[in-house]
Amino acid sequence: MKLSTRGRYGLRAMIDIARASRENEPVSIASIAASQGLSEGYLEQIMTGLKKAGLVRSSKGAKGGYTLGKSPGEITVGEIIRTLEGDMAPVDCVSQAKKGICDRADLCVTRIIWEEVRDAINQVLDKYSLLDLLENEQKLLKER
Amino acid sequence: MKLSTRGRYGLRAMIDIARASRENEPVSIASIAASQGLSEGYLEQIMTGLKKAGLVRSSKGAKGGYTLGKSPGEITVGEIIRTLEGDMAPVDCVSQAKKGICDRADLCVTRIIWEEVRDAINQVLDKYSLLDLLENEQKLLKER
DNA sequence: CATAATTCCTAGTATTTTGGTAGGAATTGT
DNA sequence: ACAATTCCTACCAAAATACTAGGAATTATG
Repeated sequence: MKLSTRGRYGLRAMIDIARASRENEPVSIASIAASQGLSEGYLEQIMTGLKKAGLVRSSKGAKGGYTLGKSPGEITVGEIIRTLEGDMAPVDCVSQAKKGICDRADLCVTRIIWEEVRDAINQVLDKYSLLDLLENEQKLLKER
Repeated sequence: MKLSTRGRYGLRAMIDIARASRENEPVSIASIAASQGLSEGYLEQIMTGLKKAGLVRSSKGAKGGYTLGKSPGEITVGEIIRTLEGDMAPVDCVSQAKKGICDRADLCVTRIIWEEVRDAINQVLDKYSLLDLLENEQKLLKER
């Protein structure tokens, strides 16, 4: 039950972009990759996913890069993670994408547990927006 | 963020054993594998894990098999799943087993989220005992 | 006491998922 | 014109997962 690097890297990238969103300048893959120590090619694939979901906008060409698709306060960690990792269903039978797989769902006593787990995870993830994270970061910096 | 088959199969096996625990007769790997449609060899490995954790006891030889290590009411889904899947930390830096990996933990704003996720998952899993599941199963059967 | 049924143990292997590379086309600011 | 960028597709390596094989040790039972 580990998150994959897609989700982790993607979230970090989004935080980078959110941080830069004050100046409203696009952030390039190269700069994110450098600041986070990631491979550019791989990060590119992740950004493609985020773009399709509308969480970022992109501008091509020199001085191009990515900007947030909505304001930092409107983008939750949940949206980011679900975009990159799929809905957080611990088993397929409670995944929106793959339901109807189990033939004995009506007699299954574990199903309800997995639904609860899924919902509990999402509830935590949806509680935090990028803005929350930026504010928290400021706090941490001041406390040092 | 999917559970592996170890956790899923193991939980189902434990339910089988719990169901049989009324008669207090050991349940063989062969019979569990048959009833759940699993491979015997693989299930055996899973049972080894459960045994090491004390969740089941085993008796060798003819008429041997597995029995619960504690009463059904004392064994939670959480214990079973954590035994087979490790602590439910979505990232290594909040895993008891592998902490201290991250060098900038003190500045990390995502860490707190992963801790909350981990705790939320465990809270759900620990809420249910095998006894709860058996009782629920009875209810479902009667309602049909 | 022989035998069949079982757990126990170790090693190997196939399959799937994950994480990453490579290379080039299209676009755009300077 | 050209350098910096996103976009796109295909491929590839490593790791994790799910399973298989085979035999040793133990034990109830006829």
